[in-house]
Amino acid sequence: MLSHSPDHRTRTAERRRDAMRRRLVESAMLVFAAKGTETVVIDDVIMVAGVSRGTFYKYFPSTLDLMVAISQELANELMAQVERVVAPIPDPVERVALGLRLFIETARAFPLFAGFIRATGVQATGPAALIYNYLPDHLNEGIAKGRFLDLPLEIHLDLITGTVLLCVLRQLPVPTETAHVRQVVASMLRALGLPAPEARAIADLDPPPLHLPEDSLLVRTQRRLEAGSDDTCRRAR
Amino acid sequence: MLSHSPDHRTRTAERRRDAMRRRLVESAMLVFAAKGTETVVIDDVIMVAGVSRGTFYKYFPSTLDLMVAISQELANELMAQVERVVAPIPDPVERVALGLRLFIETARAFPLFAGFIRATGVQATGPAALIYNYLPDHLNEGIAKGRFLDLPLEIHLDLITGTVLLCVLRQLPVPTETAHVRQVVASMLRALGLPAPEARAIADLDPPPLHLPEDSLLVRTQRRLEAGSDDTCRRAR
Amino acid sequence: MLSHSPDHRTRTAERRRDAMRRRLVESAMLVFAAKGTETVVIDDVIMVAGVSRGTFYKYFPSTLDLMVAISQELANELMAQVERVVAPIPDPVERVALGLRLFIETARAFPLFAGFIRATGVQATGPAALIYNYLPDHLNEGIAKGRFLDLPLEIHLDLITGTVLLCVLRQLPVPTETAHVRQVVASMLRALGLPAPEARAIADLDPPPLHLPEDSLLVRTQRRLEAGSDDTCRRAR
Amino acid sequence: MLSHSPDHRTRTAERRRDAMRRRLVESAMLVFAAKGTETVVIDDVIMVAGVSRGTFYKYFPSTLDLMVAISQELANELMAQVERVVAPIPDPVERVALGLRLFIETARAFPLFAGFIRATGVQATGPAALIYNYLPDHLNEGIAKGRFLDLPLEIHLDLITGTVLLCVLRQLPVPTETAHVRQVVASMLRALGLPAPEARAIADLDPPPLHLPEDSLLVRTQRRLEAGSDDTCRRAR
DNA sequence: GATGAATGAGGCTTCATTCAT
DNA sequence: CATGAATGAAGCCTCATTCAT
Repeated sequence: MLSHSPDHRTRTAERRRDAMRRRLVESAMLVFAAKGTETVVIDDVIMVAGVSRGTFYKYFPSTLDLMVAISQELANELMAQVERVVAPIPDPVERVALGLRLFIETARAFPLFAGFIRATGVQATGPAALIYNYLPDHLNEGIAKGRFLDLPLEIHLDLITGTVLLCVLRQLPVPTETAHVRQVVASMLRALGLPAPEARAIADLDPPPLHLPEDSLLVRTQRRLEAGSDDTCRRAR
Repeated sequence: MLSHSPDHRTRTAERRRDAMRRRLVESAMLVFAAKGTETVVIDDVIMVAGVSRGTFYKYFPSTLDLMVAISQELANELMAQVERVVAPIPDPVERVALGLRLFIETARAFPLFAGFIRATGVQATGPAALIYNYLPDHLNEGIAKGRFLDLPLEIHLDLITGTVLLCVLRQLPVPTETAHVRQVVASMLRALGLPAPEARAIADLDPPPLHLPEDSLLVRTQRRLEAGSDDTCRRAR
Repeated sequence: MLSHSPDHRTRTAERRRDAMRRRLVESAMLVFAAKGTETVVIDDVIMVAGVSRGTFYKYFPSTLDLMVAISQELANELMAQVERVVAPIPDPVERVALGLRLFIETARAFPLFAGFIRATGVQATGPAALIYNYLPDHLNEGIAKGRFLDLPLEIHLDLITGTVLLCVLRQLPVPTETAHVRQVVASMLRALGLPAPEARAIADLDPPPLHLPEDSLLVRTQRRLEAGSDDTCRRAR
Repeated sequence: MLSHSPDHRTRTAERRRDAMRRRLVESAMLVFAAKGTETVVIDDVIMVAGVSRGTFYKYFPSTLDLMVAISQELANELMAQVERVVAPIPDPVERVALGLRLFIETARAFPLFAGFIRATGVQATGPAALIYNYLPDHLNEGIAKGRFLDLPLEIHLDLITGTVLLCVLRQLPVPTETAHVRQVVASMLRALGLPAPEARAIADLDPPPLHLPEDSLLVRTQRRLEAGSDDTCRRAR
């Protein structure tokens, strides 16, 4: 039997497509880390990825699509992470607090992530939008249980989003202390309506250590960043 | 006496220079508000201002410089406004609350301002930086008097800056209700450590109506915006 | 075998790159000859070459680099030509005389060459510099054999370079008679120290006819000049 | 009698016009000296001259006219100088030799002059053209008297012009020895047909020291150059 | 008459995207 | 299929010249 089954062929091709897609997304992250969002993009990305221009366009119709792809990938990884931790927790307040902690912890552990947030800002497409998708249910539950003040959700959401954003930016160029993060989260909980002592107590509950899968975008990219910072930065200005 | 005194000539020339400078700043403001800071291009500004390329460079080396000029002008106008109102108030908490209200009210009354903030983001050069300059004294006084929680200032500042930022963005494309602003301010006061009822009461104190001088950048520009929105937006993407 | 070998592909690509490079060099030559070096502008070159702005920058960072490329190419062609003729000649005086004759003859036969020299002037990068590279050995030998006056080389070189330069300019807009060239060369030989009759005799030795290869820059460009002088000169001032 | 006579008024005005014209021409020379011909012109000239743009255009319709004005002024000064020296000399050969010596000596004494020649090249408008105007009569006389070879004048002229040009360029950035100049002139005389010993003897005749009037362009400019090289070069690049 | 602000054509350079090989 | 040469629109900046005051 000389030829593989068409099915197998298809599957192989698909796997290769995925690998290349990842490679491009990673490379874009690396470029982001090396330079500000402004300045060159495509040239750097394909150079870091080691592929041709044509190949790039095979995978992404435009640079914007690449940005979107990164955002989604990051959002997915983060959601998985957060859900894993908070799902079993009965108290909606703790769920909110731990979710925010995890978001900020990710930015602390992965400057790459913080940099991307900074570059993206508060866009509907960026990972910051995650907050608007993830929190409402928990907030509503907290409100229903009388733990949070019964205000329009957007009040709570804007405060949280804005605060988290600033807190993430604070992680650059060097991360803050854990104490700082706890205090910020406590502040948000007070804003949501919790009494100061309770806010403090819950904000001090540490989430389990981050555990992103080995093949997650952030982990892979961080690794490449540490490994060959030479190659990456060579052309990067 | 047939000829003008050199002094008079000089003064006339100076006045014209100033007029052109203002024209450019106004135009840039219009453009910045309509598009993102990053994407603004000299062509946009000179088209809106109706001047030549060369003229632009006589006054500003780059669009970035224009941006800085606008920021400073806006910051000055805003500070004058705020100081006028809060200076006589003895309670630091009220001073903080009213200051934030005025900031947000300005964004509500002048979509141009909100647009500019959106375009600028949380840059050290943008008017958002105002918060970092203006608040510390009042916050410290509030902390000293036991009204605010005694946390590192940056905790309070990040929360306020982030929240105000988001609240300003909410004013686009259409402003929110006053009630919304009051609630947001109340949330911030709670985060700062005030008990919910007090936070609410102080957040409900309305500031006197905005009163910007007729020749302020915001008033002039808003007027131009209403007048010839055609010209302005033609090229603006 | 359906697909070309990568080797073949590579070679094809390389050949195309070379072709484009040549096209640009030729076009620049046409433009340089038509206008002054100083005034040539990328637009002229790409218009004559019929390529895009971007393409130009792929190959040369500036028009100056093109100029250098042309100079080197011309210098190479000329050297090959001259060496072929003078190498077997035992008498250094004859070698000098014939070399100069060939240089000038080239300018006579190729107005393009004369134009380029005019445009270049006496730059270290221009083909006129050839004289400073090529002559010293022969002059020294002539001096050693007592045929030329024993003066500092630069005296001889400046005189020859200046004179040849002017003589080349004389070839524009229409070439001079051969007799003129012979007389100029004789003058130079007298300046070098030869007695008038001997100078005359040696200056009258005709070099063999020019023979540049078909694919030399001068031949190719001259051909293009004759073919489409319309296109070339359209924008040229 | 309150008003001056119209005649006096006119004369005063004329004198002022002349003064300004000179000021501009000097300034242009200074700028030439400070930078290469390329790069800015008008801005530098008016800055060095301390006048306004408008004033400049009152005096010279374009920059080209300024160049021409400088050339003519220099040519006039040089001619006056040379004529003063050679007029009384009976021997045409000596007249030629001394004239060339004076030309070159001027370039040695005034780097400004050499720089201008370099910038101008062999243009019909430049001072190098002087050679073509001044020499023919003397050469013809020399030929008639059997001192120079009876060749077409252009042969002699091209050789001399080219050689002098190169010799002038040699004076930059630092002047050569007098001996060098003598040898070059001797070479030219040999080329013209003089026997080597006689060429040498005549080339060694030193001209009287240069004596340009105090108010000549070169003297004034050189003085200003030495005086305030700071002001001149401040903006120069 | 002098001034210098305004002009705008003319050059330069970059980079996302296309497409023949 | 992958490639990378070619494209050209979109920015940027300069500077000779004009002209209202």
